[in-house]
Amino acid sequence: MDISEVAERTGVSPSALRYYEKRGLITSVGRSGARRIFAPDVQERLALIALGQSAGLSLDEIAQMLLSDGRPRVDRALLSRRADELDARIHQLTAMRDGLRHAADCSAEDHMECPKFLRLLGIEASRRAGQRRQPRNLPVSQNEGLRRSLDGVLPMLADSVVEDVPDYAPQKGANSP
Amino acid sequence: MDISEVAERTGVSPSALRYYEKRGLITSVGRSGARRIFAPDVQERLALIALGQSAGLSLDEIAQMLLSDGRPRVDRALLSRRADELDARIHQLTAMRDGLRHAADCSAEDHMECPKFLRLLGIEASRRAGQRRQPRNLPVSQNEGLRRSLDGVLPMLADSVVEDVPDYAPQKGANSP
DNA sequence: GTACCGGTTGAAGTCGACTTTAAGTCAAGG
DNA sequence: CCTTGACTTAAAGTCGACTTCAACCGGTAC
Repeated sequence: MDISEVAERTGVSPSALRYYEKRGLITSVGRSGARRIFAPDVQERLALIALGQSAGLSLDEIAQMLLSDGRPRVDRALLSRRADELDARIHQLTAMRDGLRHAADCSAEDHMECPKFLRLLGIEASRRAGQRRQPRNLPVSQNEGLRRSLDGVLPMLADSVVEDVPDYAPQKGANSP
Repeated sequence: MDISEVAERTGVSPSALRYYEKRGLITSVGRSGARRIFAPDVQERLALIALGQSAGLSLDEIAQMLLSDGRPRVDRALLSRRADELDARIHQLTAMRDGLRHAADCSAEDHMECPKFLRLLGIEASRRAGQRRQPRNLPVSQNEGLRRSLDGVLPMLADSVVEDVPDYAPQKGANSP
């Protein structure tokens, strides 16, 4: 398989494939002239990579697990940590979702007059006040990026909002009946 | 209040404050020499900004809402859209969390032999195959960044995993009555 | 045999939200 | 009056995951 075939079959762009190869995430089995030839199992590897990415892992972290052999050498502790982080994030996002939903529906013309909204703000403001300033030159890794918007921003907010909110209700199509 | 006081009270770094001012998100009420003087209500504004950020809004989007006057001029449609996006993302993350949890605990030495894991991969691989390639020069905005790792990566995965998963179980306070 | 298409390379650019740096300003304290 | 140190500025750097660019190479169809 040449690069464009892999690209077509996996949805990963040629440039990304070259990038991955340079990063050591995938390997081409040879060349035809200057053109890379990939073995079919690169698809599985790419699926693994995509899976890791969607779990919030950086390419470096993924590379760690993919190292040496073809099969994933999973860092269970890391996965477990990530799962916990995801769990926390799910809580936060659930709170945010409900907060947004409320803000969108809230009758108050000016949200600054809505007690619920003010409570969100109040908690937020007091939380940030004087508290731990960010370490300033914290390297903000990619998956940090995935999580960062909430870190150190509403540490308490999620919890405190969660407690007075119906908790996760899928509501896919219609809104509250 | 000078810039460092605002920084201390809000946890927003001075450089970020200057950046926000340049972006038009906040205003200083005057100068003492060259030094900015901020009114106390800038704290409320910063809380609003932090709130928006944690909801996945970009500074530009936040600026839109903060425009002209001091009180939030909320774009309800936008908030509603964001809420829906968050809802979708919560689904995906829930699936990922359970997937990770499984991968971390799974007895199979090699995950490539675990049927559940293979199913994740299989779905992923077939999903990506030949499907819509990303528009290539899609601008990947910040909140795009918030969501991107899952977009176009496991569009189906989340749903298909979700169906055989207990659905979001808060495991904090009490669950659905 | 040669035009052409689709690959190749390294380097530079992109995105957002900041941080860092270098060079300068200035109010307050001794 | 002069030092100090916290502020000021514009410009450049950072982070990760790519994409885009410019210049080039070479198999294949004609």
